Amino acid sequence: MNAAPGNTPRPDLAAMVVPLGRALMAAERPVLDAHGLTMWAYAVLSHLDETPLRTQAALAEAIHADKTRIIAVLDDLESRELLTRRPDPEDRRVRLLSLTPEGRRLRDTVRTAVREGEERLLEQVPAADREAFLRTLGFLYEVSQGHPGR
Amino acid sequence: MNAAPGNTPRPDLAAMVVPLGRALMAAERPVLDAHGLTMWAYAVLSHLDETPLRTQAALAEAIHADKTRIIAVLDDLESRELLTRRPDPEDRRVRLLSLTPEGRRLRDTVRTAVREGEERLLEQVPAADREAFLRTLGFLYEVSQGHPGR
DNA sequence: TATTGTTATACTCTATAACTATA
DNA sequence: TATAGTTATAGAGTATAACAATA
Repeated sequence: MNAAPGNTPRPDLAAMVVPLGRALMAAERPVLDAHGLTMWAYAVLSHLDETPLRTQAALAEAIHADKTRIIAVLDDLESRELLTRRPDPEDRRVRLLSLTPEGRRLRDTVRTAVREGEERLLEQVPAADREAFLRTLGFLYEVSQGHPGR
Repeated sequence: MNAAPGNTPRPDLAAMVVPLGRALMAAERPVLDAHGLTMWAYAVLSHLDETPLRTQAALAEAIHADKTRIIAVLDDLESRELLTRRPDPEDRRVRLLSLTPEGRRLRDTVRTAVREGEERLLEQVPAADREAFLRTLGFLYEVSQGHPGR
């Protein structure tokens, strides 16, 4: 149970991170379901608000999804008037995406609820550890996704 | 970028943890492939070594898998003589599982390689943060899996 | 010819239900 | 009848390839 290299001081990283991720997603699900959103729909709403994107492919890449996979998501969100999708006049192959006011409102509602659940979990962690954890998690996330801010 | 509640101090936890988990699994894959192991096969080898289990159902639960899903895995590992699976004489419905010496050896080899990869990643994190991160990750993992040691 | 968005298809992973053999 | 293990089936999620529109 020590930290000597080559020993067994802990379960494999992936063996903890992957199940934790599954559990976090499962905890979010009721919130998302209550608003008729899939995880990917929520990811789209979240990301669109922060960084307006010009193409669907860029959006897909930003949320680490396949470009073919978000199409049904966009269809749904558009039909519910949570976002608009119009051809770019300057290049009519491109679809300009933007959140509607209702889309932004929904996003805020859901995000707040999601964050509340996460805070309840993190509350159980000592404050000092919490900060280091979030900082390191953010760092490892960036590095693992191709460290854009290397 | 502060910690005021309700603000946007960070991406959602799940939005970082899930992709990080995917990346960690992807990083492990070459190691596992090199030894002809799936992720579940590795999980089985890892867990069997630590805690000898009397039933397949208990093993499945321990690694958070479906009991029907590990059967093909056990078939494969047994045919490769990495583990043995014999009926319990006292209750012939039950299969007693145990790692063979080769199974244990393979598990050690793979685990060492996996850990090396993880260490290379963790090396980039300041030592103080690293410890807090691993401690907190372990804690959150336990809690999220039904906090057996609550 | 190359690119954006779209559709269709196939493949993997996972969950559910039905079956057998023991008890 | 209940339980351990097994098999078969169906469903969700994902990736690949082919297609239409525009450049």
